[in-house]
Amino acid sequence: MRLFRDCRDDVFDSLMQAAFLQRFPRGVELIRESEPADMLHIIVEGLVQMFASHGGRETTIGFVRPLGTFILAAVLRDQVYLQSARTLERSRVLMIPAERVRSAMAADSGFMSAIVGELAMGYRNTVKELKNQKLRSGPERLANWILRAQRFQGKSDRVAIEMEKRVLAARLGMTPENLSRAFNVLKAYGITVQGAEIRVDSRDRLAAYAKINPLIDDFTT
Amino acid sequence: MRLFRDCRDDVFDSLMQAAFLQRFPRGVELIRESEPADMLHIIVEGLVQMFASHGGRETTIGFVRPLGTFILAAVLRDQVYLQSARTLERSRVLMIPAERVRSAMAADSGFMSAIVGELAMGYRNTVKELKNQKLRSGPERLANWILRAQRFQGKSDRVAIEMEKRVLAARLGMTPENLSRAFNVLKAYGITVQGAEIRVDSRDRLAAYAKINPLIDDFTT
DNA sequence: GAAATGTTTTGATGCAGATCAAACGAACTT
DNA sequence: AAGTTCGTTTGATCTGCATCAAAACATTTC
Repeated sequence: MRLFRDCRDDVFDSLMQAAFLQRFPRGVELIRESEPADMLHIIVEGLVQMFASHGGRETTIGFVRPLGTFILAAVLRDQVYLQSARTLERSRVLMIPAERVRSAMAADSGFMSAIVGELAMGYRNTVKELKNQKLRSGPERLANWILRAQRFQGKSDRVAIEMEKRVLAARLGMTPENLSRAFNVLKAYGITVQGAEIRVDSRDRLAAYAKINPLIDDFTT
Repeated sequence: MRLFRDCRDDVFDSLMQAAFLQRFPRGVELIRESEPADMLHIIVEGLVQMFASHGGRETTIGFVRPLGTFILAAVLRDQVYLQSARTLERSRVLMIPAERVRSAMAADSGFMSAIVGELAMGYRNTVKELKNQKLRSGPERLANWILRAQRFQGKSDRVAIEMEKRVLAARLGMTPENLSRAFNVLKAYGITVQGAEIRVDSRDRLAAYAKINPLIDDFTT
């Protein structure tokens, strides 16, 4: 994976020696906000939801899929987590003790350089997500999600929803009820849903409504 | 400043040689989203607003005051800015060519280490701001802002609003109209406003309403 | 295959905050 | 000092989204 590509062999070995790979069923809380960041987690398989709570409310901050990591910033600062994480599917997770990550970074500037890249990218993705949330309506976010999923899955006019709709709703920052209504709004732009399958009649019509913006939608840049 | 504290002397000199310090009046756009990140900006004096636009709407992402920087992540990734910046006061800004920052980082691991710290901190602050926005109501955000300002300014029961209320409204993610109404809500908790001065009758009563949360409110950790 | 459990959809209602409009107030101009 | 400009406050209304409730579907369990 990218984070370790420029890692010196001995440093990599030291990290892996202290690391352990564990399987978790669906619905397990892997980390909890306010706890000290003792491990860097790397998702090898599955899907993890990052979220935060306050005063009885909860908000989804993002999702991590292979080979993403969490929470690098907390590990590097040797601070508490600001977010919690739970598995949404059966997952395999590689865990590296935080102290090892910090000493590996101090010992290997190739690794540190990769960390800078990973941090900067994660930071930028968070800013994009913030813009997505604050500058778009619910149906607009859904339209952009469909377009992205379509691009990702291939050019067919059928798009599969590869997660429960309640999870998709959380990802898009809305309730399941409003996701359902958002699909109804998009009917007017040639979208029909049948169970877990979306049909896109006209990509252009949907794209016009969605107002695609690379400064929000292009990930990993 | 912290970012350069562990910087090697020759690397620091090289950075400063290429840098230039410039004054700007209030209301100047320093950078614009979608443009290539050609400079790292360091605010030496004044106040800068970070914001983003899309489809005729605009949202404030944060503020930078001395000695804060922007936008490190874009400079390091050699990508376009995702945010725009404008001065809210007369400001002095130190600008360093992006290429120099990247090569300084490659040459000096002390500097790279400081960059990691700065990036991680900025990232965490953004997550905190996101939680502040999504998990609290407008009046709650205002209450927490008052408590923070009070702690920062000293323990008097008077708190000065050191910016226009329209700016404060943007910082709190609301319209000026709603800021005014939020102050009215807080009357019930012992808050009175007179022009740019806030009086806090009972810190405890306000704090109970505000539901202070270190995972949202403690900055720089 | 019937029951039980969980998910999605639909409908009705409520609320926080945005928007629009106008009044008010403070600071600056001449 | 009167007038202009700009920021703030107040009131009325609108809107998007959440919430609550219940029906419609799907999936799992026995």
